[in-house]
Amino acid sequence: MKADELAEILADHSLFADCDEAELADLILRGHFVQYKKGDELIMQGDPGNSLLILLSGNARTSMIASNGTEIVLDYAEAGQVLGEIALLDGGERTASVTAIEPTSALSITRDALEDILAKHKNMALRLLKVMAKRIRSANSMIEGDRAYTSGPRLARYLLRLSVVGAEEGRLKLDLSQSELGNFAGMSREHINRQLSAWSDGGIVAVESGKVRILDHAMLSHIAEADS
Amino acid sequence: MKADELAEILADHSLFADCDEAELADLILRGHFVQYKKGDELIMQGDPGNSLLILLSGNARTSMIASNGTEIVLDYAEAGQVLGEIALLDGGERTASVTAIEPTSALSITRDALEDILAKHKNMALRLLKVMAKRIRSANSMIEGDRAYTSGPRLARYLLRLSVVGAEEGRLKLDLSQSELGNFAGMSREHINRQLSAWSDGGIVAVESGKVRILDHAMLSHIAEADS
DNA sequence: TGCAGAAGGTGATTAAAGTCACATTTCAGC
DNA sequence: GCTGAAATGTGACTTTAATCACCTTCTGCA
Repeated sequence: MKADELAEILADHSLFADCDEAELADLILRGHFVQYKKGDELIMQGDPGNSLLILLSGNARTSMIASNGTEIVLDYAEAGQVLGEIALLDGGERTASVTAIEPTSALSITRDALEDILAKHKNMALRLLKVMAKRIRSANSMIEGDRAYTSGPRLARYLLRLSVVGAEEGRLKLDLSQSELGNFAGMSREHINRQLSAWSDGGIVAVESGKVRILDHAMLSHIAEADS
Repeated sequence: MKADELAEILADHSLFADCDEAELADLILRGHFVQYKKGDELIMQGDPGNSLLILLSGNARTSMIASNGTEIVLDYAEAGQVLGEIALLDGGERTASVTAIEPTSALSITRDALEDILAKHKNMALRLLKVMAKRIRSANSMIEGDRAYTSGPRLARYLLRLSVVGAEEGRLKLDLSQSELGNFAGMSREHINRQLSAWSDGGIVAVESGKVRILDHAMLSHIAEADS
């Protein structure tokens, strides 16, 4: 892989978008290219965490299994995103698993490599700090949603989170099954179904062949802000 | 303030415990000593975040108000803890407020100062990364608790989290009112009261003059692991 | 093209916890 | 010690969403 290819991949939304030539070159030099097919686990909960991944293509789901078996989807990651920093940095176990939901490739960076890169390029540390700040914000917003809102507004929030910004026809970034949506928004499959049906009747979303499409973005945002 | 005083304060559990002389000296030189009385806000939700705090003494509550008014207590901080890194690092607004729950002092470090310190001492960046990794783990475990457990096990977890390790008589680190415990564990004051009464009858905790004491630590841990 | 298994749809029931209302206790400050 | 405010205790009721049970509809693929 060449530096400009990597640069192009990271160019979009990634916090690594502003890496300079030398940084990119080192990432490539010290990183290890890995490929996964749909369903593969990029990271497994409970494992020791000795490397970090930068997603290059594909999509992956970050989820954890609580000790009572409940599956909790924490996030979906796309190209440019960093995964697995936590365990790498604090030396603990992997808190969550990351599973490819389509063919996926990534750059894997070991602890030693990362330490070298951090030592050599001081902007990398700042970038990583920002990645983590973002993750904490996202976790806090998840907690806020779980604690303060009932299922309706909560589902609305998660749908909005999955919605593409320059939304072509309100299509979502990912076509999730209703069970998966449930694991993401923290509600039962049945309840998701009922909520979606209700919104579908109200013209807020369309559910066609399993795929959800947001019709009335403004209304959904309004629901997401609702007092309950 | 002298470097060895700071060193002593940070010695205990802080991730800054292993700072060397030069690092401590710079923290003191570039930091600004601040004092708060009970009830003061060290950090206010919604403000721009241009500094970070290292708690030197006292205790503080990190909480956020959701857009519908619900108060969510995210954590309690004690000496040695870092507060307010997120907004400082990503340049966004303060996600949460931090309120002194007793007279409290801290070292305040501006963005410029932090950047200088990070540039000068590379270990500081790693330390900060670890602080944040820890925070993400804690947020994830909060999400896990909220999603996967019913109120009983959840309250048990929060009580355990508040319990002192070398527990003298099972006393908690902080004496929280039942409403505060509710805001922390995500349940209503009334429900906290009922749960505590039930456990008190069962000899698991003692509730004496408002203060909770853990009598049967093992049992409480067992409840915290329960399937529901 | 037919079949198995996954995904979606829907009613009835149940369980968990919030809310409301009010009594009682505790406690800090005068 | 008195007093008002805050904190606690408790019963009755309501709400929300999970669970259960079952049926229907897709969809991939042999």
